Amino acid sequence: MAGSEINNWRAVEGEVRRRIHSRIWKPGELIPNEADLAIEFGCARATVNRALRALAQSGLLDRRRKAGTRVALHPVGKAVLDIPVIRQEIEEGGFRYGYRLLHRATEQAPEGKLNRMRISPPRPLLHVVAVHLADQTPYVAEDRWIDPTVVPTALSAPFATISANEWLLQHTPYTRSDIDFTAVALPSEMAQILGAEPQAAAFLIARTTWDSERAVTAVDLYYAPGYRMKTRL
Amino acid sequence: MAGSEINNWRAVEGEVRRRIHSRIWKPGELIPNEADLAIEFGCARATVNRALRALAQSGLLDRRRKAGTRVALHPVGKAVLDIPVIRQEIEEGGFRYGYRLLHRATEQAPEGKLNRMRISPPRPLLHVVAVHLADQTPYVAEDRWIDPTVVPTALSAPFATISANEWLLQHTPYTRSDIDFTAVALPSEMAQILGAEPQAAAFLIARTTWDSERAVTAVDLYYAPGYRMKTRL
DNA sequence: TGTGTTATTATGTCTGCACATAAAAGCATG
DNA sequence: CATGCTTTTATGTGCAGACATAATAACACA
Repeated sequence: MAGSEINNWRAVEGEVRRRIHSRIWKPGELIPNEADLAIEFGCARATVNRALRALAQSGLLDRRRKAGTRVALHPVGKAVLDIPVIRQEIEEGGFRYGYRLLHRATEQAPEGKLNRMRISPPRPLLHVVAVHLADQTPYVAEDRWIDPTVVPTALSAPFATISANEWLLQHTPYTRSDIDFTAVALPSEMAQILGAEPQAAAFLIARTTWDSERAVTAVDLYYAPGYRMKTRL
Repeated sequence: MAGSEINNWRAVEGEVRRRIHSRIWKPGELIPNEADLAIEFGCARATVNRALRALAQSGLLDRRRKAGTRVALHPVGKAVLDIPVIRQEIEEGGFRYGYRLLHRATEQAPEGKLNRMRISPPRPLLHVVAVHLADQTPYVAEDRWIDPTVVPTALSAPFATISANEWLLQHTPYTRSDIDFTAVALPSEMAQILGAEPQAAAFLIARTTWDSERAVTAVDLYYAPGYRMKTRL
């Protein structure tokens, strides 16, 4: 019995996982409270708490004060997803990363973008179009609008060699962002950049980045057809 | 000074966020160690630890033993993503959830699926095709293969009223799964189910679920064109 | 019977302390 | 000068005990 003691939170997590897995505790069912589990496992309540909290975060348990802890009804819930940081993604795939700036101008943004960035009296924005390459072949096309009133220094930034993405990461304060994942038919302009068929189904990540209440930038990332974003949970 | 004390981990988290945001601590830079921060904030080191751990998990900090804690170079990294649980997703959108079974038979699976499920001597699998409705309109088409040797009871389960998804959640042990997100041109069969144009760009979630080393089921979820999966970070 | 108040209870969090462990930096040795 | 051991240090984790908070359950009263 000595070797099988459960006195660290990972062991507790494992044991709880096992009981859920083996249906000793069934979905929707209430599990014993922290104090009892602590006694059973022979460890401190804080340790049990740590484990249960981790399990709740990964979506396997539902916890509510006073109501207790129960096995989640929908075990498939949350996943920690690595939002692709393009350069990394390409280099991790074993390819040489390349970047090419295709367009850069201050111009009137289409209404859709203005709405997305909640800019109400329309004003000209910095428009950057570029392509990221994996070993010379187009990987993702980037269509970005930047509000120069929020990031004035962007106007003097040369996006020729460094991607706007990386420049912004280094030169703007930390921000929140909204991300949408969709499938779209490739607009002909983007198709041309990617060397793909127009209207082909493309994976699109649309990200809008906020500094408090003001939109810093809105990007559309059109991935070359065939792209898959992978996770496990 | 009394009202602004930082004595709970959320306050610590907030303060650290603020300092990163306002570039007091710049990307890549080392921040003070836990003990010092604890003294500065007037709280226990465990409290600082809790906050920094949370920030590290959300990708804002990089921590390594002995090396210390530094502001992440690529603040845009990880997001906790809610993997859509279809029924919930529909009901949360304010629609009435509906489900219709379209096909259900034990048959030979195409090679692609067998590979995905790592089934080497081909054997017949249970094939279920269904559609999930939001207020009568097709929301997502489900194309699922189940290995009856792993879940024998599935053969006697009537998937007429309850979706295979929910049935499996309730009747299989807890499992891991691989999830891929892609854009595809709608196969004509799925297009018909969804009442959409064939070849239209559709968001596809492909999930393979494992019980240890054996594939329980492989699903393809074809979302009706226009679908957006949203997150923020 | 319905409703508002109170008690109970399970989780949430803080404190202060201790020891474990990984990794960097320094030191010694060949 | 390279290599391997030792020290130092920052994070990781453990414990016991206490109080906070939210939400259910029980109760009393109109």
